[in-house]
Amino acid sequence: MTELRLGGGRGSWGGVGPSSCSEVDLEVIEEYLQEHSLEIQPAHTHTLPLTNVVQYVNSHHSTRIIENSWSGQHAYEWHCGAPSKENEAEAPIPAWPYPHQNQWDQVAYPDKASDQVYIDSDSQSSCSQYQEYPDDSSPSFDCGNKLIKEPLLLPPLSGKRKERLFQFLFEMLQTPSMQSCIWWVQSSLGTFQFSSQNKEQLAEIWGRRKGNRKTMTYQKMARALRNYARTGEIQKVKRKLTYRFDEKTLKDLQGDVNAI
DNA sequence: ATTAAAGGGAACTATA
DNA sequence: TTATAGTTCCCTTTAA
Repeated sequence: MTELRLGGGRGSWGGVGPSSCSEVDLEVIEEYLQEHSLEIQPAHTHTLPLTNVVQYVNSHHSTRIIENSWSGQHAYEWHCGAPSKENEAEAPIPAWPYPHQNQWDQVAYPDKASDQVYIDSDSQSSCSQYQEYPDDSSPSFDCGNKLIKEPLLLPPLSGKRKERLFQFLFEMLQTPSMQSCIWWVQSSLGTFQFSSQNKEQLAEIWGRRKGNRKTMTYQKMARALRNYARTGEIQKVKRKLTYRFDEKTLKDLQGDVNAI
Protein backbone atom coordinates (compact mmCIF):
# COMPACT_ATOMS: atom_id res chain seq x y z
CA MET A 1 0.00 0.00 0.00
CA THR A 2 2.75 2.35 -0.71
CA GLU A 3 1.80 3.25 -4.16
CA LEU A 4 3.08 6.58 -5.14
CA ARG A 5 0.34 8.80 -6.29
CA LEU A 6 1.11 11.88 -8.22
CA GLY A 7 -0.98 14.73 -9.37
CA GLY A 8 -3.62 14.05 -6.85
CA GLY A 9 -5.20 11.40 -8.92
CA ARG A 10 -5.45 7.73 -8.70
CA GLY A 11 -2.84 6.96 -11.14
CA SER A 12 0.73 6.63 -10.31
CA TRP A 13 2.80 8.06 -13.00
CA GLY A 14 6.41 8.07 -13.55
CA GLY A 15 7.09 4.46 -13.08
CA VAL A 16 4.21 2.98 -14.81
CA GLY A 17 5.30 0.53 -17.31
CA PRO A 18 3.39 -0.36 -20.34
CA SER A 19 1.01 -3.15 -20.10
CA SER A 20 2.65 -6.42 -20.28
CA CYS A 21 0.57 -8.01 -22.92
CA SER A 22 1.55 -6.48 -26.16
CA GLU A 23 4.59 -4.49 -25.54
CA VAL A 24 6.62 -6.44 -27.96
CA ASP A 25 4.06 -6.25 -30.65
CA LEU A 26 3.80 -2.56 -30.31
CA GLU A 27 7.49 -2.15 -30.60
CA VAL A 28 7.50 -4.10 -33.76
CA ILE A 29 4.66 -2.15 -35.11
CA GLU A 30 6.13 1.10 -34.21
CA GLU A 31 9.31 0.27 -35.96
CA TYR A 32 7.34 -0.63 -38.99
CA LEU A 33 5.59 2.67 -38.98
CA GLN A 34 8.90 4.33 -38.67
CA GLU A 35 10.16 2.68 -41.75
CA HIS A 36 7.14 3.69 -43.67
CA SER A 37 6.94 7.14 -42.38
CA LEU A 38 8.12 8.59 -45.59
CA GLU A 39 5.55 6.80 -47.57
CA ILE A 40 2.87 8.09 -45.44
CA GLN A 41 3.60 11.68 -45.77
CA PRO A 42 3.23 12.53 -49.41
CA ALA A 43 -0.06 12.62 -51.13
CA HIS A 44 -2.38 13.79 -48.49
CA THR A 45 -0.34 15.14 -45.76
CA HIS A 46 1.03 18.29 -47.16
CA THR A 47 3.12 19.58 -44.39
CA LEU A 48 1.39 17.86 -41.62
CA PRO A 49 3.65 16.25 -39.14
CA LEU A 50 3.46 12.55 -38.92
CA THR A 51 1.66 12.89 -35.74
CA ASN A 52 -1.36 13.92 -37.54
CA VAL A 53 -1.23 11.86 -40.58
CA VAL A 54 -3.91 9.62 -39.41
CA GLN A 55 -6.04 12.38 -38.20
CA TYR A 56 -5.66 14.11 -41.44
CA VAL A 57 -6.44 11.05 -43.36
CA ASN A 58 -9.33 10.46 -41.16
CA SER A 59 -11.03 13.49 -42.39
CA HIS A 60 -9.97 13.33 -45.96
CA HIS A 61 -10.26 9.89 -47.26
CA SER A 62 -13.31 8.59 -48.90
CA THR A 63 -15.54 6.08 -47.34
CA ARG A 64 -14.96 2.54 -48.13
CA ILE A 65 -16.38 0.35 -45.60
CA ILE A 66 -14.78 -2.91 -45.03
CA GLU A 67 -17.10 -5.20 -43.38
CA ASN A 68 -16.64 -8.41 -41.71
CA SER A 69 -19.81 -9.96 -40.78
CA TRP A 70 -20.61 -13.18 -39.18
CA SER A 71 -23.24 -15.79 -39.10
CA GLY A 72 -24.40 -15.44 -35.58
CA GLN A 73 -27.86 -14.16 -35.15
CA HIS A 74 -28.15 -13.87 -31.47
CA ALA A 75 -26.11 -12.33 -28.89
CA TYR A 76 -23.11 -14.34 -28.02
CA GLU A 77 -23.96 -16.95 -30.51
CA TRP A 78 -20.82 -16.91 -32.41
CA HIS A 79 -18.81 -17.23 -29.38
CA CYS A 80 -20.01 -20.70 -28.82
CA GLY A 81 -21.36 -21.80 -32.12
CA ALA A 82 -19.27 -20.21 -34.75
CA PRO A 83 -15.86 -21.49 -35.51
CA SER A 84 -14.38 -19.06 -33.21
CA LYS A 85 -10.77 -19.50 -32.61
CA GLU A 86 -10.61 -16.87 -30.07
CA ASN A 87 -10.08 -19.22 -27.29
CA GLU A 88 -7.13 -20.86 -28.68
CA ALA A 89 -5.33 -19.39 -31.55
CA GLU A 90 -4.33 -15.90 -30.87
CA ALA A 91 -4.24 -13.81 -33.90
CA PRO A 92 -0.73 -13.36 -35.03
CA ILE A 93 0.23 -9.89 -34.43
CA PRO A 94 -2.61 -7.70 -34.95
CA ALA A 95 -2.32 -5.97 -38.11
CA TRP A 96 -1.22 -2.58 -37.53
CA PRO A 97 -2.88 0.65 -37.31
CA TYR A 98 -1.64 2.93 -39.77
CA PRO A 99 -3.34 3.63 -42.96
CA HIS A 100 0.00 3.44 -44.55
CA GLN A 101 -0.96 5.02 -47.76
CA ASN A 102 -4.32 6.34 -47.20
CA GLN A 103 -5.25 3.13 -48.74
CA TRP A 104 -8.89 3.37 -48.49
CA ASP A 105 -8.84 6.18 -50.91
CA GLN A 106 -9.46 3.82 -53.69
CA VAL A 107 -8.52 0.77 -52.12
CA ALA A 108 -8.22 -2.61 -53.28
CA TYR A 109 -7.74 -4.14 -49.97
CA PRO A 110 -4.87 -6.33 -49.17
CA ASP A 111 -5.10 -9.71 -50.72
CA LYS A 112 -4.06 -11.30 -47.61
CA ALA A 113 -7.11 -10.23 -45.84
CA SER A 114 -9.41 -10.74 -48.69
CA ASP A 115 -10.90 -13.89 -47.33
CA GLN A 116 -12.83 -11.96 -44.92
CA VAL A 117 -12.56 -8.45 -46.05
CA TYR A 118 -15.38 -7.05 -47.99
CA ILE A 119 -15.62 -3.73 -49.50
CA ASP A 120 -18.75 -1.98 -48.67
CA SER A 121 -20.30 -5.26 -48.05
CA ASP A 122 -23.63 -3.78 -47.31
CA SER A 123 -24.39 -4.81 -50.75
CA GLN A 124 -23.51 -8.29 -49.85
CA SER A 125 -25.41 -8.61 -46.74
CA SER A 126 -28.71 -8.84 -48.38
CA CYS A 127 -29.81 -12.30 -47.51
CA SER A 128 -29.29 -12.57 -43.86
CA GLN A 129 -28.38 -10.16 -41.26
CA TYR A 130 -24.91 -11.33 -40.84
CA GLN A 131 -22.89 -13.52 -42.97
CA GLU A 132 -19.46 -14.27 -41.92
CA TYR A 133 -17.72 -13.64 -38.81
CA PRO A 134 -14.22 -12.52 -39.14
CA ASP A 135 -11.58 -14.98 -38.49
CA ASP A 136 -9.99 -13.43 -35.58
CA SER A 137 -6.76 -15.07 -36.20
CA SER A 138 -6.58 -14.24 -39.77
CA PRO A 139 -4.83 -11.28 -41.15
CA SER A 140 -1.36 -12.29 -41.77
CA PHE A 141 -0.11 -8.99 -42.97
CA ASP A 142 3.42 -8.21 -42.35
CA CYS A 143 3.62 -9.29 -38.87
CA GLY A 144 7.31 -9.05 -38.79
CA ASN A 145 7.36 -5.55 -39.99
CA LYS A 146 7.75 -2.54 -37.95
CA LEU A 147 5.67 0.45 -37.63
CA ILE A 148 6.13 4.04 -36.95
CA LYS A 149 6.70 5.36 -33.58
CA GLU A 150 5.96 8.99 -33.88
CA PRO A 151 2.33 8.91 -34.68
CA LEU A 152 1.73 6.78 -31.71
CA LEU A 153 3.86 8.58 -29.28
CA LEU A 154 3.92 12.21 -30.05
CA PRO A 155 1.42 14.24 -28.24
CA PRO A 156 -1.37 15.60 -30.29
CA LEU A 157 -1.01 19.06 -31.61
CA SER A 158 -2.10 21.63 -29.21
CA GLY A 159 -4.73 23.95 -30.39
CA LYS A 160 -6.28 21.24 -32.42
CA ARG A 161 -9.39 19.66 -31.23
CA LYS A 162 -8.64 16.24 -30.06
CA GLU A 163 -10.01 13.36 -31.91
CA ARG A 164 -12.90 11.74 -30.15
CA LEU A 165 -13.11 8.10 -29.35
CA PHE A 166 -15.93 7.34 -31.70
CA GLN A 167 -14.07 9.06 -34.50
CA PHE A 168 -11.01 7.03 -33.77
CA LEU A 169 -13.01 3.83 -33.82
CA PHE A 170 -14.61 4.75 -37.08
CA GLU A 171 -11.23 5.45 -38.52
CA MET A 172 -9.92 2.11 -37.34
CA LEU A 173 -12.88 0.47 -38.95
CA GLN A 174 -11.76 1.89 -42.27
CA THR A 175 -8.25 0.72 -41.78
CA PRO A 176 -7.57 -2.62 -43.39
CA SER A 177 -4.66 -3.33 -41.17
CA MET A 178 -6.85 -3.05 -38.13
CA GLN A 179 -9.11 -5.83 -39.17
CA SER A 180 -7.78 -8.13 -36.58
CA CYS A 181 -8.79 -5.74 -33.85
CA ILE A 182 -12.08 -4.30 -34.95
CA TRP A 183 -14.47 -4.87 -37.83
CA TRP A 184 -17.86 -4.06 -39.11
CA VAL A 185 -20.56 -6.51 -38.32
CA GLN A 186 -22.92 -4.61 -40.48
CA SER A 187 -21.71 -1.30 -41.69
CA SER A 188 -25.08 -0.16 -42.91
CA LEU A 189 -26.33 -0.37 -39.37
CA GLY A 190 -23.17 0.97 -37.92
CA THR A 191 -22.59 -2.21 -35.97
CA PHE A 192 -19.06 -3.15 -35.20
CA GLN A 193 -17.23 -5.57 -33.04
CA PHE A 194 -13.95 -5.78 -31.22
CA SER A 195 -11.73 -8.77 -31.32
CA SER A 196 -11.60 -10.54 -28.06
CA GLN A 197 -7.98 -11.29 -28.73
CA ASN A 198 -6.79 -7.95 -29.99
CA LYS A 199 -9.00 -5.42 -28.37
CA GLU A 200 -6.32 -4.52 -25.89
CA GLN A 201 -4.00 -3.53 -28.65
CA LEU A 202 -6.56 -1.31 -30.21
CA ALA A 203 -7.07 0.28 -26.84
CA GLU A 204 -3.37 0.83 -26.48
CA ILE A 205 -3.24 2.64 -29.74
CA TRP A 206 -6.06 4.84 -28.62
CA GLY A 207 -4.30 5.59 -25.40
CA ARG A 208 -1.10 6.42 -27.13
CA ARG A 209 -2.79 8.67 -29.55
CA LYS A 210 -4.39 10.51 -26.75
CA GLY A 211 -1.12 10.75 -25.01
CA ASN A 212 -2.45 9.25 -21.84
CA ARG A 213 -0.18 8.78 -18.93
CA LYS A 214 -1.02 5.18 -18.47
CA THR A 215 -1.68 2.37 -20.83
CA MET A 216 -5.20 2.35 -22.13
CA THR A 217 -7.02 -0.91 -21.73
CA TYR A 218 -10.16 -2.23 -23.28
CA GLN A 219 -11.84 -1.98 -19.95
CA LYS A 220 -11.14 1.69 -19.68
CA MET A 221 -11.97 2.33 -23.27
CA ALA A 222 -15.22 0.48 -22.80
CA ARG A 223 -15.99 2.73 -19.89
CA ALA A 224 -15.78 5.67 -22.23
CA LEU A 225 -17.89 3.76 -24.69
CA ARG A 226 -20.54 3.31 -22.06
CA ASN A 227 -20.65 7.02 -21.60
CA TYR A 228 -21.73 7.23 -25.20
CA ALA A 229 -24.87 5.39 -24.26
CA ARG A 230 -25.92 8.53 -22.50
CA THR A 231 -24.85 10.97 -25.11
CA GLY A 232 -25.98 8.75 -27.91
CA GLU A 233 -23.02 8.46 -30.24
CA ILE A 234 -22.66 4.75 -29.72
CA GLN A 235 -24.92 2.18 -28.17
CA LYS A 236 -24.07 -1.24 -26.88
CA VAL A 237 -25.77 -4.02 -28.68
CA LYS A 238 -26.56 -7.22 -26.99
CA ARG A 239 -23.74 -9.16 -28.36
CA LYS A 240 -20.33 -9.72 -27.06
CA LEU A 241 -17.93 -6.88 -27.80
CA THR A 242 -20.36 -5.37 -30.23
CA TYR A 243 -21.49 -1.79 -30.42
CA ARG A 244 -23.38 0.35 -32.79
CA PHE A 245 -22.92 3.88 -34.02
CA ASP A 246 -25.94 6.00 -33.72
CA GLU A 247 -27.45 6.73 -37.09
CA LYS A 248 -26.65 10.38 -37.03
CA THR A 249 -23.16 9.82 -35.77
CA LEU A 250 -22.56 7.35 -38.51
CA LYS A 251 -23.83 9.74 -41.13
CA ASP A 252 -21.67 12.49 -39.82
CA LEU A 253 -18.64 10.30 -39.80
CA GLN A 254 -19.28 9.12 -43.30
CA GLY A 255 -19.97 12.63 -44.33
CA ASP A 256 -16.68 13.83 -42.96
CA VAL A 257 -14.91 11.15 -44.77
CA ASN A 258 -16.60 11.83 -48.05
CA ALA A 259 -16.29 15.52 -47.93
CA ILE A 260 -12.96 15.61 -49.61
C1' DA B 1 -17.33 -22.28 -9.94
C1' DT B 2 -14.72 -19.61 -12.99
C1' DT B 3 -13.96 -16.02 -16.06
C1' DA B 4 -14.72 -12.51 -19.56
C1' DA B 5 -17.50 -8.95 -20.53
C1' DA B 6 -20.77 -5.51 -19.16
C1' DG B 7 -22.23 -1.82 -16.30
C1' DG B 8 -21.81 2.20 -13.54
C1' DG B 9 -20.40 5.47 -9.54
C1' DA B 10 -17.03 8.60 -8.34
C1' DA B 11 -12.94 11.19 -8.48
C1' DC B 12 -9.68 12.98 -11.42
C1' DT B 13 -7.18 15.13 -15.77
C1' DA B 14 -6.75 17.82 -19.91
C1' DT B 15 -8.52 20.93 -23.03
C1' DA B 16 -11.43 24.43 -25.11
C1' DT C 1 -14.10 29.22 -14.32
C1' DT C 2 -16.88 26.01 -16.37
C1' DA C 3 -18.14 22.39 -19.51
C1' DT C 4 -16.81 18.59 -22.12
C1' DA C 5 -14.72 14.29 -22.94
C1' DG C 6 -12.65 11.28 -21.47
C1' DT C 7 -9.44 8.48 -17.80
C1' DT C 8 -8.66 5.76 -13.89
C1' DC C 9 -10.12 2.89 -10.28
C1' DC C 10 -13.00 -0.20 -8.28
C1' DC C 11 -16.80 -2.85 -7.42
C1' DT C 12 -21.02 -5.52 -8.82
C1' DT C 13 -23.68 -8.10 -12.11
C1' DT C 14 -24.43 -11.05 -16.01
C1' DA C 15 -23.60 -14.67 -19.15
C1' DA C 16 -21.06 -18.49 -21.13
